[in-house]
Amino acid sequence: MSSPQVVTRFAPSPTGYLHIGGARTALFNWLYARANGGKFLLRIEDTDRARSTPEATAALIQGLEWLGLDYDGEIHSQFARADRHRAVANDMLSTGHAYKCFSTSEEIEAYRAQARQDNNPLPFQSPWRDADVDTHPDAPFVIRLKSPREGGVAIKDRVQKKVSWAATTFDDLIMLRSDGTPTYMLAVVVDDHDMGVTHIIRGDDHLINAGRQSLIYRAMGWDIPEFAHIPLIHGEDGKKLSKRHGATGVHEYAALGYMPEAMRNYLARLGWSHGNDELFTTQQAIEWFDFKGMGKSPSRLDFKKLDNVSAHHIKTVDDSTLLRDLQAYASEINAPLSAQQMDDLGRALSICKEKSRKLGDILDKAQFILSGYPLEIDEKSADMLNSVSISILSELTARLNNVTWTADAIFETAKDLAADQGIKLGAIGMPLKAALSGRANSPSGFGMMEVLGRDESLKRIGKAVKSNEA
RNA sequence: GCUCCCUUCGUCUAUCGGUUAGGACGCCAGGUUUUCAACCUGGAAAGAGGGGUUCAAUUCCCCUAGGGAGUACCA
Repeated sequence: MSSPQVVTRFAPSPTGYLHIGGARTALFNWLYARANGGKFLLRIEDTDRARSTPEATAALIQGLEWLGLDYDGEIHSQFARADRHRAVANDMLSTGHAYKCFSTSEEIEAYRAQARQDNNPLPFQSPWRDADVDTHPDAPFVIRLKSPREGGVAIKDRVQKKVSWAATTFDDLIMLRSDGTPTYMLAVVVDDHDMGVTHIIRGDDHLINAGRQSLIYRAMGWDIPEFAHIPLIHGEDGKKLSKRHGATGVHEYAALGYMPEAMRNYLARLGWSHGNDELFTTQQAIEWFDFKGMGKSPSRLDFKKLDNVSAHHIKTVDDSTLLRDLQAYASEINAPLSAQQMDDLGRALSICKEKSRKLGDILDKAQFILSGYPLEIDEKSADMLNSVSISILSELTARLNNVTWTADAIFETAKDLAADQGIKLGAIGMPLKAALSGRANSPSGFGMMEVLGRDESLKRIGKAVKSNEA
């Protein structure tokens, strides 16, 4: 027998940017779908009209795009499906699985206040649950699900295993509000069912919702999908991730200079593992992903580790991808690169990506070729260019006359010079870097010379020599 | 308060009852280097506590403590 095609979905509500936790949830859904040749759907949970905005929807889509998580098919709007949700609620009304409740918010609040006082753990019990329709007043009502009042409710979860609650834990959840709009609880179930979602992978803050929602599935006689509730991400102090922990939105990570590839690696490894593998490609993540490797406890964000993962991907990713990411990053931080600069960057890439952790580090190192001439000499570099080092540079220049212009050859020349004069190589390398880039943070001087070419290199060294003599 | 979930080095984690409890990041020391956030070598660093079950528990069960989540006509 052939098992049905895997369908996962990411269903954020458009009330802000794409949160890093949401991004990870999306990543796992995406990974699972891609691993099983299934579909990864995107649904916007925009039933809360007051809080949903088109800007937020755009930000969500942008965030996913940046992370490289492509969804299949159209974007589904939950709000647009309200008629269908209403129809399902009315269906349940007619089959006796739901009922009209005329209790007002005040009455419900009064019940809850009393229950608190009496230490009564029972949720609101509507007096209308078994009322005769003839007694129904002509007043606003909500439609509630007739939840079981005895026994237990259990769900199977691929991560949390079997979880159960006493039936009395659940109230008769509202499916249709008094203004006739469907609630989230109803809408997710109907949408997930209609969209053919087979695996619901989401944050474990929804765990109890799975119990509630299973009641609706059962009332409708629908198959209950596989659940996988994954633990949430916390800040470095173990508390719920919030603004004070620093970056919480994926766009902030983009602005910080992390590559999507690195983020996917780091996020996947957070709370999930494949043996001792730490550094892997997205392709490997797809091949390895399973629910077995999923932990059950919340994990904390660790920027030091992220940096390390980032450095690794900068080192290993192919140049065309790196260049593309660099270009996107430069635009992100409002310093877009011109075609000429992209070209220069491409030539300098191999020497600039060394020892770089983030995209910004690469751009920093590339300033020697990106920011043009004349150079701005920083303090450290100015100190480096004293009369002693200047004379060394003059000597080096003289020896370079008949040398093939490659980093290696120049390096050899410098080594010979150092040996002849009995000085350390650093005594040449450091002032060389200063003269060529004007900055302390630059690539190897010999590498820069190769990239810059003979004329430009000699011009810069000459300028440094001259200004020191003056 | 009530319900559910969780608990291995500082952090992310491996371990399918028997291990000198492994790896990675970070940290410390030394080395190396155009003296760097690179690289190399070495080091410190963990089973929350208490009961069981078992020949044997980090691993299974219970209790306690701590942490998290939920408790809306939000999603």
